[in-house]
Amino acid sequence: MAFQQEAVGKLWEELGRGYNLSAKLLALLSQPSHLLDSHGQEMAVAISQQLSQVFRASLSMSNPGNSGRMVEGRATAPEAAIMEGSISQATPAIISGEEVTPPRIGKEEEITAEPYKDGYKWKKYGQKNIKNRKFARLYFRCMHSHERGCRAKKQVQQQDSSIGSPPLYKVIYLNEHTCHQAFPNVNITNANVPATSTTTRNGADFDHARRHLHVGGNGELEDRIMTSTFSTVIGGAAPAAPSLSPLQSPPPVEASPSDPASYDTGGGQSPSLLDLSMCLDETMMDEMYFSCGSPFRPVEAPAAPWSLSSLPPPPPPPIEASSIDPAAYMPSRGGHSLSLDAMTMAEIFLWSSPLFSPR
DNA sequence: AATATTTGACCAGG
DNA sequence: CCTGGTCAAATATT
Repeated sequence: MAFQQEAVGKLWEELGRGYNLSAKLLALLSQPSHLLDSHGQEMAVAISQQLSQVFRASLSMSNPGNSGRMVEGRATAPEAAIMEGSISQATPAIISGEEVTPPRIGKEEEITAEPYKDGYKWKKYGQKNIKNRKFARLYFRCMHSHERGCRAKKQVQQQDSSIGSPPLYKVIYLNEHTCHQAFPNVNITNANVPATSTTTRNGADFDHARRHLHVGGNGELEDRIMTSTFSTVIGGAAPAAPSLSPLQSPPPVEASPSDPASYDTGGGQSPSLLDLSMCLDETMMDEMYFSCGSPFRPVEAPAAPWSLSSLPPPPPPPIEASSIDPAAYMPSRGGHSLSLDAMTMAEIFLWSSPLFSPR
């Protein structure tokens, strides 16, 4: 059914957002502790909060009973497609307001720290100082507004309250994209940010923070996290869905990665989520992105130095309806240790689980 | 030179 | 008349 495919696509988009946030958080936490100043700590908290919302929204979407909650008439930007779940906490009034009033065609609002990373290319056409606002409002239209007649627009307004760090922006999407061209957004280091217009003259510069966070610089971080995210979903959180079928029949597990050490999983004793996903070769993953509409590429996770001891003990696995036993990938407190990637993603998943009610 | 961005002017709605 | 949204010439960048 088309609607179901759309829902699955939105779920993937939400997970993609989680991927980006995970990458940032991992990069931040991978810094030597003495480099993680209060700014960095605040940012980590903000990112983790967003990540929590992402997983909450993803879990909500993965529940068939919630599928009807997808907002219709929303902007179709990849990130905008999942905004309801993400923003419901931040701006309930906005959401509730739109639900009780006749929906304006293709209008959606979002509070985000990343107003420019939504998978579409935008052209800035104006900037206006708004009364009683410290920061100017920026006006963008779809890059294809002319040659394809796409009427999609967005406005970006830095929140006055976000003068501290990290800055937050209200993004208002107007009109649907009719160009139907999402651009692969492969790089958390700003692949498609519209040049200088993204760093306002007002000094709000999340890109700066992103540069600060960027570690390695070779994309491995993103790839690893994406791989782990995919695997987490496949292994535990995601119900069977038609468009996910390519993932549900991966090559045999015994066809393990040729060199496990090359993506250091911290020991690699038990089968990790990463091991599983590594069965998907690059070609398959490429096909997946485009068939599923995901703008994100898979990557590997770096060895990270942090301790998981401060995290709360995991609740029971929320879902077991999968050909892959999620319990096998849950953090093992007593016995053998789990690979870092699998543990990290499992922890993140479990962290958000109080928001999720097992069926 | 081509393309992208900036920014003051213009316009419409309230 | 004020405000927000858009236009388009000037300027900057590649």
